[in-house]
Amino acid sequence: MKTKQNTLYVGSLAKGLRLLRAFDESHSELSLSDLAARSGLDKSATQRLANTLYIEGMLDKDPGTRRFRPSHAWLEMAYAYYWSDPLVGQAMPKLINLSQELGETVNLAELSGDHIIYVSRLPCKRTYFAATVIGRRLPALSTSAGRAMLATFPEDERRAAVETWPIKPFTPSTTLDRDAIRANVEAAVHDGYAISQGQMILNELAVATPIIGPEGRAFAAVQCSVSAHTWDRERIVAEILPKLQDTANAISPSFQSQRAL
Amino acid sequence: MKTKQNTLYVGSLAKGLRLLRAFDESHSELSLSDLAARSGLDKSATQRLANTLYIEGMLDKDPGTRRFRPSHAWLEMAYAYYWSDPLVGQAMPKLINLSQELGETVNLAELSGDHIIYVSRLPCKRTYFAATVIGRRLPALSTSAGRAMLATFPEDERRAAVETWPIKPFTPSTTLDRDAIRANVEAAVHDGYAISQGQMILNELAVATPIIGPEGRAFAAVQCSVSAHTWDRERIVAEILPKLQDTANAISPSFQSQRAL
DNA sequence: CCGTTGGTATTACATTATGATACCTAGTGT
DNA sequence: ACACTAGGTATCATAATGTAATACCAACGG
Repeated sequence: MKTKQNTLYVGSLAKGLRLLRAFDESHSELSLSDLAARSGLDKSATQRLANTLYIEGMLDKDPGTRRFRPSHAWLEMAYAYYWSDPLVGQAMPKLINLSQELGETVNLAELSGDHIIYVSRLPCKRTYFAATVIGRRLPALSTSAGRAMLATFPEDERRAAVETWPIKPFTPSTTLDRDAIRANVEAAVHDGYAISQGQMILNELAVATPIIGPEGRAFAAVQCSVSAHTWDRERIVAEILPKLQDTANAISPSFQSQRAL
Repeated sequence: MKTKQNTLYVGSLAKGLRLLRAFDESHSELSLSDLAARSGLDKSATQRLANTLYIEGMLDKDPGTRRFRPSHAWLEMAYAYYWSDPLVGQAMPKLINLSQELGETVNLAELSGDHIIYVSRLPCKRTYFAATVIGRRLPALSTSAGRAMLATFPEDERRAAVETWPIKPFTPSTTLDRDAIRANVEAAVHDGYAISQGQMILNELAVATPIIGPEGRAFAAVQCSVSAHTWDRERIVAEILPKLQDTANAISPSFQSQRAL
């Protein structure tokens, strides 16, 4: 198998990464054969590579079950990431303030291709686990944060994105109709913020305001999610939105005249 | 160079990991030559491996400066890690409650060899950046969390650890005297919690209570850090400690009769 | 007890990674 | 403008390295 006929491409390394990527939210503990199956590598290769990752401390191995698991090194990588991302350092103190003022869950999301990724999360209320954990990647079109960002793009790009970016149903009420998404995005163009409902989980309301980077394009967003049982759109706009916008606006200036991420 | 004369060890993969590890809090953006220097690999190897990591999306490359940076994939790895760690899922909702009740920063730390690593952080007050970011690894002896955990170990292990585990000065007031550390640990044995002051940053007070695993050994701790300007030990014990202990005790049961991490 | 499944170890082979070298581009100082 | 340097990119002959087949071993289940 040749992923690339390129002398600047080290296949063994790439294969090792395949193994790392075999772990996800529904595959958190894998045996050697699981790894082989999920990575598409043969038994021998899997054995050698997994063993290497183990020796190097990238995988933990349960001595009883002999199954592999992500090691603490995976968290250290997140730590290193944070220092390299100029946004987080700027934003963190302001996000903390915001979450304390609102008493509701506040998130920081970045655009990552046609997805968003949660970079920082400050949960205030009990929610489902996935909503409390950083690093979650979601289709941009299905999130208020993604739509708020998209709304800062020129019209043709917006159109193209709404047509082509991926969507995936998470709840029965996830919007799969691209026209509806377009409407939501265009509303965000007008309003400067996006609200979405029940996209990732039922009875969840989310508001997001964009963080504007160079050339007026958003590359991140501040987002707040609340329960639809205790909140409605009107109250969100009245009580949450102003502070959310202040926060996003306070973060943006540092990135106005800087190079893209 | 042979790191191991072992056919189950894939050198190229290990070298690739060296490159990843070249990034840390003070080296967040590295050029090709930086990478070569920090990883100890020659120019060619660095070139090939870095290029592979770039193609595979593990590194971002600034088109202007040609410097490499950790990509969003590093955060996704943290996400995968979280699903594999049985502790976090159990603890998260309880930690959120705790942080809301206290209105102060709450952390969850795990033991990682002779260090602790922050697995979850819920900042409530403005602090320095490093205190808000998960994945930070610190010498166990220099943290209240580490000492609280150590205090659950049998006496001979405690002694050995206090003698041999690494210490490093972070502030002028970081305790470097192992006798003083032993005293603190032994106090924690008696009290069931540990308090430390100014270890990582000046004017910081930290309390920690252990999360007990199988065989009565702690493998994690709940920790709370507050400013010494507004708090003293007495008030901490009176107002913070009870709730902290409740939280740790509420988390522990699920791990009493389970295999070690 | 035997068959199956999954993990571990060994080996002969050639594919693959290697590292020296040469090339190219951008920045610096005179 | 020039030469000079530093840093990034590309090429290639060589053998070292990773490969995949196979055999071995332990645990589990009927």
